[in-house]
Amino acid sequence: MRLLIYRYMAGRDAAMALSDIENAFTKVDRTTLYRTLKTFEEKGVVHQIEDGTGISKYALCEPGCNCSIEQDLHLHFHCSNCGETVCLTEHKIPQINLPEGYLAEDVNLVVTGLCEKCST
Amino acid sequence: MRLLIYRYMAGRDAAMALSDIENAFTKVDRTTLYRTLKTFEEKGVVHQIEDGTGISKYALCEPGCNCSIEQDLHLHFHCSNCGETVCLTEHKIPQINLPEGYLAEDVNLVVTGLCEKCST
DNA sequence: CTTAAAAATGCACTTCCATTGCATTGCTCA
DNA sequence: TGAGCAATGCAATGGAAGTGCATTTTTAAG
Ligand SMILES: [Mn+2]
Ligand SMILES: [Mn+2]
Ligand SMILES: [Zn+2]
Ligand SMILES: [Zn+2]
Repeated sequence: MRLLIYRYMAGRDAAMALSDIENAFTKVDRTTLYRTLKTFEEKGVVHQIEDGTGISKYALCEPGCNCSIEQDLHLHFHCSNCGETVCLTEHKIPQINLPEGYLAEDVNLVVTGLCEKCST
Repeated sequence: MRLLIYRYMAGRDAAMALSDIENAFTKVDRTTLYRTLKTFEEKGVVHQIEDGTGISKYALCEPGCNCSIEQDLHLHFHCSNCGETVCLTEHKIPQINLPEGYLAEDVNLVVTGLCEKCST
């Protein structure tokens, strides 16, 4: 099952909600997907994305990504038209300077707008 | 009621969830708070913050803020220890460059870590 | 002042997604 | 081969957001 889920995710280029995967595999239970994604995340296979919709999305990590150890540095784009959320892995989050006393552990940057498919 | 809610929010320096305000006013219904915050947001009195916890937070807008018209430019900090989310209104979100074809409408930048109270 | 319309509030209900307990099934390896 | 562990499925729970409708309160016209 994990292999099937992994292959499905590898074939998609946008981030997926749990329900997306659920619809692609009518025969598997939500719970299995939920726990599989949790395992994947712990093992650094996928990373969870909070795009502001309130629905967690998941995407495979790039080869060489070590987001299970340190922070995930690339930004995410959420299209307000088609609803898709994509990883812009080439676009790293710039250095943020914080006020005195603040200690950064993780940075999450989400740009909302129109994606390449919807902007024309 | 709106005045009471406004004053309560003005007295706090961290962003608040709906349940936070609910606990501060035991005599008011959740729905009233919900709709009040919605009205405040539409009128540009408060702005909603998605800090990645999945729970919407609200904070008063600064004088001169026009986030009801255009995007809210400052970043937000979420403390992983005390759970508080604060506006860093002096820290503007840097310019983000996107791939060809992408059109930005809004940017949300949340830094997670330890706040000034929790980092010592 | 009286009264009708509009706005605000409260209650109950729904929906949606995340999460967990527990029983069952499947797999691995001694 | 069988015991132990991992994976799966089912059912239930919980939390938060959102909505329909009745009631109360406010506003403003006459
Ligand atoms: Mn990503
Ligand atoms: Mn803010
Ligand atoms: Zn799109
Ligand atoms: Zn803190």
